[in-house]
Amino acid sequence: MITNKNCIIRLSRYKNALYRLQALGFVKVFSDNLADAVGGTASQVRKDFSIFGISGNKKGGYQIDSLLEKLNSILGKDQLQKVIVVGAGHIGSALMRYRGFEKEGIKIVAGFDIDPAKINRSNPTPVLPLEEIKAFVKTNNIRIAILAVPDIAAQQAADMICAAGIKGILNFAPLGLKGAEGCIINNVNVEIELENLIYFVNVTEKTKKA
Amino acid sequence: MITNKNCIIRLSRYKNALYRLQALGFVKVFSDNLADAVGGTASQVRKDFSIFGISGNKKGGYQIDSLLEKLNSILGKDQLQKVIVVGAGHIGSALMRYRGFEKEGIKIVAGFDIDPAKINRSNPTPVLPLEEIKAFVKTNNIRIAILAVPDIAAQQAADMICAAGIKGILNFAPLGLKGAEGCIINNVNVEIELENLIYFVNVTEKTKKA
DNA sequence: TAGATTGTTAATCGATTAACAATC
DNA sequence: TAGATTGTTAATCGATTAACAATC
Repeated sequence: MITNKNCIIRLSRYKNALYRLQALGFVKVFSDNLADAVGGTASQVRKDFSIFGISGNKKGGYQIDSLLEKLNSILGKDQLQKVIVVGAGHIGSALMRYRGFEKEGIKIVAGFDIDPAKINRSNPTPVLPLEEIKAFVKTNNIRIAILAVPDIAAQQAADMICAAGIKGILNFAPLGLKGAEGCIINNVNVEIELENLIYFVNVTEKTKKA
Repeated sequence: MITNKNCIIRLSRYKNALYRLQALGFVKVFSDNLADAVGGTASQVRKDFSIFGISGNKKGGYQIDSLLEKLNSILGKDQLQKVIVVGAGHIGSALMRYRGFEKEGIKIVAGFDIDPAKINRSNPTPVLPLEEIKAFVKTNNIRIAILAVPDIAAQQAADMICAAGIKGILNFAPLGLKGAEGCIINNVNVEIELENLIYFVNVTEKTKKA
């Protein structure tokens, strides 16, 4: 199935919006409700659903609970996702301590660092030496890693992670990484996002003055 | 000028790649060098440049230093960008302690929190009470804020930040925020990025089996 | 039934890529 | 000069939006 990244991101947003609607007591939604909730169009909501064979009821909209089941299944949220963090610096530690992932079925099971001072096996989320990563990934069947090391170490760390058998990396280091064969890399670049925001703020100010 | 977000993100990547090339001793680049460095096409590099009136030398490529000057000017990097962080929890604190922004001309000048226990005026980056934000933004002429508060508080905090005169918000809270008039919001949603990665890893595994 | 909403097809829109004349 | 590279236009590609028949 050919799907683009934006489409899958919209599915995540639909899911999150549906949980909020459900919490408010709603049982069904129409495509235009959902479009409003995520800032899209009704056409696009129905189109996205039709790509994945999700159907509602003509005139009746969509049942929220069954819709959530289908979205969760598509997004792989019907099973707990175990994730490791590589790099136990400020960002890595913050992610390990962040409790919000658990309600999303994502559990950070361990951190890894090259610095012996950062190792801590008795933490709620243990921090282990980098050289144990391959064994850990294998025995615990981990597929996803979050990479949060300094930029200078990022490509090397990524190579090591790929070699350890990880299938997907969420990269926080501020440079685009090349993924090894069979490993997908998703770059989250805070500096570039900030630059982007600054650019559009500047443009808006300039056009306002003009 | 009509520009899309991806195009501006590419400009940031070109800039970063050019610094790396410069550090390696290069003085000029061709469009296909730069394309390789960022994982794009030579056509797109030249197209992006032509949108902003950046021209090189037929047969001679582009001078790296003058190219960097132009890109930096477009991206607003010819002046220091002062940024505040709202929410001094794990993520907010990690961002305040992160030193990588400075070499990019981005300086986090203060944090703000509603929790009195988090206040610390003598920090290298002081953490101030939320109620001081409006005065601080005004006297220091701040335009950009990073929002790193729990989801439940995010929309309210965003409204307050907008009211304080901030023009752009980089939002780390895991839900899409509605920006007030005259305030741009750029959402960075780590959970959704993780979900996205998981989806594509799953799809790849399934198609490999099939 | 009349009105409203889905599901899908066709039209539109915009971004990326290819092609190539200009030219160094 | 011959070869290589830019700058820009045209072609392609893909995603979004609009339209509307089906139907509850």
